[in-house]
Amino acid sequence: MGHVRNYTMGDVVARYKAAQGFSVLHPMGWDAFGMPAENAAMEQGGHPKDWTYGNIAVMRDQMKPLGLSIDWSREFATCDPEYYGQQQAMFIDMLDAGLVYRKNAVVNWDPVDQTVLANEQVIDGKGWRSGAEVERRELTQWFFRISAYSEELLEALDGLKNWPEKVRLMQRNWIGQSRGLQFAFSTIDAPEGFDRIEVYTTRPDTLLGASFVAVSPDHPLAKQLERHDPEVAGFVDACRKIGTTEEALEKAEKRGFDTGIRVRHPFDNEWELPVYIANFILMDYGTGAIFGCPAHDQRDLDFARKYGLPHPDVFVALDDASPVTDTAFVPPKTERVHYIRGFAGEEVQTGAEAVEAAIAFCESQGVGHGVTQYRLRDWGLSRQRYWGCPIPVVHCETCGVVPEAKANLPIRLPDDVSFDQPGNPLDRHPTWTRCACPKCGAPARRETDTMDTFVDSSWYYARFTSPRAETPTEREETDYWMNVDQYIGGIEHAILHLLYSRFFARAMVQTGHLPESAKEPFDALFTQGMVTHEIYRHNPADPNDERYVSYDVVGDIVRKPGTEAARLVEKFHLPDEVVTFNIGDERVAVLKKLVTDLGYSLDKQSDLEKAWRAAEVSNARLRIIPSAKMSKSKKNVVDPVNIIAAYGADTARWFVLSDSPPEKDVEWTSAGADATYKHLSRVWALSERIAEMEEGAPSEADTDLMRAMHTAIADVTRSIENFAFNKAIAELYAFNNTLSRSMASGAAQKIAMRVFAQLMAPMVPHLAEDIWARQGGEGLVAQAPWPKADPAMLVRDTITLPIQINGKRRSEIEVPADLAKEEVEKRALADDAVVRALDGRAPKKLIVVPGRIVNVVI
RNA sequence: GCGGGUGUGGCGGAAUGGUAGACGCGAGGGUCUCAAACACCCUUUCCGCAAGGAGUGUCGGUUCGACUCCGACCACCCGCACCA
Repeated sequence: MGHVRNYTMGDVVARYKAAQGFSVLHPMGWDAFGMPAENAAMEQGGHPKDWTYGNIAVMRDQMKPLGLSIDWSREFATCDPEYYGQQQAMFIDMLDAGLVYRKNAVVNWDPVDQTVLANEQVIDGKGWRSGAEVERRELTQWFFRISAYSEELLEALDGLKNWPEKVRLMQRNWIGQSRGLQFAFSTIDAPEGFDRIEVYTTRPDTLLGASFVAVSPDHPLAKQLERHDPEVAGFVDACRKIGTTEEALEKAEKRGFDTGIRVRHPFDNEWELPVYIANFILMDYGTGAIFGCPAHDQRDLDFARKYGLPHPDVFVALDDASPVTDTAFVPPKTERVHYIRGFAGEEVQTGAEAVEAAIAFCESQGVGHGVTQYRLRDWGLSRQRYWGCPIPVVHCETCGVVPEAKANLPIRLPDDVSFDQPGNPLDRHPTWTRCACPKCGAPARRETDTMDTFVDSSWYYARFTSPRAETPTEREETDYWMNVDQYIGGIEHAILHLLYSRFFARAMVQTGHLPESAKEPFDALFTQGMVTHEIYRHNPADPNDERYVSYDVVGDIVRKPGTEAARLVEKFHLPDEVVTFNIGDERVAVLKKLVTDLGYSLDKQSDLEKAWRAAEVSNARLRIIPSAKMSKSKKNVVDPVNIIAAYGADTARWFVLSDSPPEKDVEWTSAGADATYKHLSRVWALSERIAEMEEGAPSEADTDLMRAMHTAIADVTRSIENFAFNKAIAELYAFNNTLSRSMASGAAQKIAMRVFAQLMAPMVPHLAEDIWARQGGEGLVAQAPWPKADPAMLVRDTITLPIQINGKRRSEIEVPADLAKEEVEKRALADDAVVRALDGRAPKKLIVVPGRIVNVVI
């Protein structure tokens, strides 16, 4: 249903723009690589390819009846070799251009299944299938050098005028530009090769408030110490169990390990600071080492208090010089503060000024240098999985890592793979991995990593402009069509997908696959809300929650849990499989099958209550998890086919557009489709009635109807322009009400009905087409030019002016629209309610906003 | 934890700083009908018989006037780099 909503919105825009005379490219493709296909293969057997193309066929069949104005001749799936082969060609070009490289990076490693896990496959630090404690493991992986574009991606955000401000802000924060000082502490008693520790700080002005130095558990120093000191090894090991996500690190309890190593303060040789290994320091950011200034950073303060370290104040508020105790003093950098341990700049200055002064001072003293850092990390694209685009390189013993010859592309995924054992089937494939080195011809081994699916979705828009080309793109076509004028996607893509696409477009420009003008691929962005639904979870593995235990469900079979099933941590059920009802005040959910197996009806509350009394039903109760984004993995998805089959495409389209604003989430409930269907039936009945009317004689009612019609044109047009489809529909309802009650002549009503059909055509194209034909419209409504509102018809002669007394609406007066302000004041003061409230006194103030409102202040 | 957002009747929601609740759903009442369905008409934020009063998550502020702007808080949602 999420897709139905998304595509219907896009279709409204496509049809509306086409009616305005634009040539519209409205394509369809399938982002088809990824884990779900492999999971299905593992769970149900079969091949990811068959599962994927099968699902595409089903979805295409679901979408076709919706009447979307899609150019199906351009359709493709990202798992088509014709698509991913071109992606491989671009990868090679980007490798040549220095935009791709290899380095070590950590992954989640499941020691039992001997496989790499995605973050979502790690639940509470354990592998989702094996239940084994997940380890962090370093692998050599492929990276896109997105960080080379950090500054460019940041600065270009300002030009994206038609993007939501919140998305630009999120990307800005994600790229995370910061200005700071990088310098080295000299060490005491450190292992060889570590006589200096480089740190990066955004607050060099707090250098005299330093109380410790901390390095990441992945810092070379930590790794060196780990080798010889079992205590360090123990601590570092524990840190590595936390997980790889930033969220996990940030939420974990802040812990440190005193290495015994000391460093000298750069300004004072006698001043020594302890060096800790701390679990909250990221190796990927800055230098992987920091100095802590507890007085002005809450995290540092918590750490200092925990380990009994001092927390000297560096600056205090202008009006409050009390020292820091439990709460760090962290004012905005723009606030002026009083420096009591300053060393550069004025005694009273803003944080930002102090930072610049500190950098200048440190540079003059030869202590480090000012640097601009970015939080944005390079894009790791390696996946140790089968169902993705193979990375087109080979490993040759003599030549090293060599890109494939373009003539050998596409490097196709082998079909003869099995998923009966964990791990990457490519890795253990007997023949596929064998190949010849493209450089020296000697036997070599094919790269078995595949690409992150974000790569697939980072350039498909460009491919749509020439989907069958022998090169990734064709210049003539990209010149004509690019950029994407309107991109519609969920807010969940605000950062990763949209940032990667922006990078990829630039990389394509750099490698000659897109014109310079297309480096920002999406001119306008609309973030539509998600379609949500509650989630039904069976939880046989939770021994503490007996309400949900007792029965295990595998496919259609319901049975007592066995040892085999106990390995399944969670199992979700489709809303279609589940019935919910009330027992007392509590809402419960069980599988429909359990109820019907007992011979009870799903529609009768009394039957459901009877079924509930049976232990095998109430014991197999499902947990209801509050609404969340519809997702296959949580199975909280609704099949649109049923709606279309019962009511037709127009009802489905109208329904997903009405009520909820497009940018907001909408909770899917099946109630309401019926009401939509009734409404559309009434519209058709109205059209029939009008079609049979005599032309009649013009009357004053004709003018009223024409006014209403032009108002409707103006309102609906504006609403569609603003993506306010729910408002456009509300305005269509209002016009429907006016028209159905109008006493205007048949001739006028026929004109109004034809315009009505045009206005509703983007939303309900099929009904609109029928009405258009019935009312004698020429050709297809889909090809009729969009109606224009006559401004003269929108002007009102008299207006109703609300009268407020002390800001509260108390009365209203009817006045000519162009009445002079003085006259409005006079009439307002003569109004009964005003006279009563004034009670003979003069008003303190009288505000008249012409055409808007009158406010009498008493 | 950090970054971003949202919060309005029974429900979905509407409102360039200017009549809070458009439009729809649901509910109630009525007309039509032997009856029902359909259709049509009326009512429907809360308190109050009414006059009137209160009201947009909570508390405070700016303003003649605040759902809208500012500050603090609460709740929920999205993202956090291997879900896509």
